[in-house]
Amino acid sequence: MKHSLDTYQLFFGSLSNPNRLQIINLLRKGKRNVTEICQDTGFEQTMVSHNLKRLETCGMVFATKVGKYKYYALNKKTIRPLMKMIDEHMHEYCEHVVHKKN
Amino acid sequence: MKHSLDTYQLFFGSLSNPNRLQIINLLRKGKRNVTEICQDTGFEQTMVSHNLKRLETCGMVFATKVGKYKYYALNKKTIRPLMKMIDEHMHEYCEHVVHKKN
DNA sequence: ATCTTATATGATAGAAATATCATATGATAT
DNA sequence: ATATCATATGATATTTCTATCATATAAGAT
Repeated sequence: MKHSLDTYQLFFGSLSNPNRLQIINLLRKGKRNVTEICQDTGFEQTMVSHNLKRLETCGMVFATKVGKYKYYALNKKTIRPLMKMIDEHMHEYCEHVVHKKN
Repeated sequence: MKHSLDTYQLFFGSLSNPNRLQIINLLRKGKRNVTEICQDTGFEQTMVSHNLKRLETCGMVFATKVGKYKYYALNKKTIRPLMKMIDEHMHEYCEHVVHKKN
């Protein structure tokens, strides 16, 4: 581990929230602005903005402003192979697991 | 994403706790039983057991019982490349980040 | 200039995760 | 057989995270 525990905690914590995961999953289909993300997910605007900010902080999404719209794109370079790795891990070790809330 | 949001949440949530991260980091050096983990980290026994259970549920560590001792080993096949990937990501995108609690 | 639309920010109540406490189980030693 | 050591489990107070609310900023549109 090259970085501080805090940094790993921030990174993994960003991926341990179902709403953020849904946003990530949506952005795999392509760029979206905040309003579009709200429409596609059914989430509230402020919640989406808060969560996008956290994802951006972690370098998981990139933002580009176009007029009054702000488009968010997934960092595919990281997220794609990460998810692939996790999926393979789960297939091998977690297929049986049922997630009870903590 | 091939699995349920709940499963990803469980997986990433397991890695977003500083005590579990420290345990993982310790186990990179080799197998340890619970008492040894407590000694090496300074953590309480019950807390360590609870956290080891969660890591085991996620397939991040494997346990083998030897008499009254239970040895925990890291799932290096997953954790090593995972951490390598995250370290590279952080080096590229998060070098500036300072983690304020939430 | 003012209104509307798009997005962001700060504060906080409520929800969820965590460490700790009390106790249980299981293994070995005496 | 019982005392001790190693580990696990269940309950809960406390800490931490989250969604929501109220409001701000900024860009078009009228």
